[in-house]
Amino acid sequence: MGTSQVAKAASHDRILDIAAARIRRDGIDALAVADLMKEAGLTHGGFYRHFDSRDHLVAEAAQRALRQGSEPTMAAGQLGGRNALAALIDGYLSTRHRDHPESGCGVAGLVADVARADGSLRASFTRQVQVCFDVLRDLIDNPDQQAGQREAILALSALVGAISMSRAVDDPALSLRILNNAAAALKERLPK
Amino acid sequence: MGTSQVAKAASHDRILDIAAARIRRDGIDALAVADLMKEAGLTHGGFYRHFDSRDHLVAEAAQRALRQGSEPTMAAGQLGGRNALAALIDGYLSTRHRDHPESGCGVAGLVADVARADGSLRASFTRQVQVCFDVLRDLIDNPDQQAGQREAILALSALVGAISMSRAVDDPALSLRILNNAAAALKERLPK
DNA sequence: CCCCCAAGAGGATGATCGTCATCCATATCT
DNA sequence: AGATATGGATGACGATCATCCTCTTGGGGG
Repeated sequence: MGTSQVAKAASHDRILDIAAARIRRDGIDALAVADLMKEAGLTHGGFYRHFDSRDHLVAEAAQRALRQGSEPTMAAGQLGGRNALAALIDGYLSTRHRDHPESGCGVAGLVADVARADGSLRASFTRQVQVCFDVLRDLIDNPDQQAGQREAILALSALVGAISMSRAVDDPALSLRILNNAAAALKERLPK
Repeated sequence: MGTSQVAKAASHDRILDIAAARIRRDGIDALAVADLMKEAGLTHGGFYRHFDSRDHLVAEAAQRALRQGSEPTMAAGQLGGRNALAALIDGYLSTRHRDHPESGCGVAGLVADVARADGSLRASFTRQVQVCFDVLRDLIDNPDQQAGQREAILALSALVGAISMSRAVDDPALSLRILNNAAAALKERLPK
């Protein structure tokens, strides 16, 4: 097989992308090195040419998952305005997001695993949560600083809690009701 | 090392209690049979006298965790009234609850694992979520049925999301801010 | 009072997984 | 073109874990 530096960089990137998707969908513990490499079209042997250890990979993959998963949010933040916030809520609490955790919000997908982890993982996660709060506070745009922060924290909490429960629940109707009602309740307080 | 039926029932109960605590704290995957039995004062050998398989134990332990974790909520539901709801929110979003997931809300502790599971686990979880919604709706006591359900769903989503994030975040100050602001924002809308 | 059965002990087994040493093939440099 | 560095392949090793099996022991029914 080829050994050019561009090929290696491509492999490295492919491995990270797949890992970032899988830890969001199946959890960090479920990520097996051999499986990951197979999905990347490689065998398990070459893994340690790319990463010092599984833990190092997980740390990098989690960072990527958090960044990738926040892209739609950041885009909404760039736009600004009430419509942007409503669109953000609807997109976040959509069936498409619910059914595709592998490409979805990393905060929601990783929060449980991060709570049991330590080190750089927690640090990356914390930074991402802060960013989310800031974006939401800007979008909510409440003149009262304190109230704005309260609303931003409530909003992110509700978003994360609602999509998590909608993914766990067995009854499709209930799952939908969670998404739609949480979105409606959140948007209700916006016009203020 | 008696073998009386009462001794067996006591062992069975002890195993289940420990398992219910550990799956909330460390996640379902982290539960190792040998470890569990050792903490129960037994060896791994006798495990299969009590449960058909690890999966069967997990199903029972999750049910117990969900029931145990909802006891404070149910108690608040029995009381009723606005004060009960405020007390429920404050208790749920307290540092004590945050720091003791092993005895805390099973919905928050298991939601990520349940989303990746299937079968009876999901069913138990779904039933518990329904119960929580009903209790919250009664406590919120909004004459408008629709609005009451919206509020209940938003409240549980925010509770679960906030405590999950407060457990995952690295910065103690931010963790506290999440708990306090989410609680304040939720209570703010009550007097209505 | 004694025998039988089940609870529990503890070792064995097979599967999975992270990690590593070694070998091969190829791209790049001289 | 030949030498060399390195990405990737292969297989092995050690640890962990769920599950099964055998043996011991004590309790309860006859």
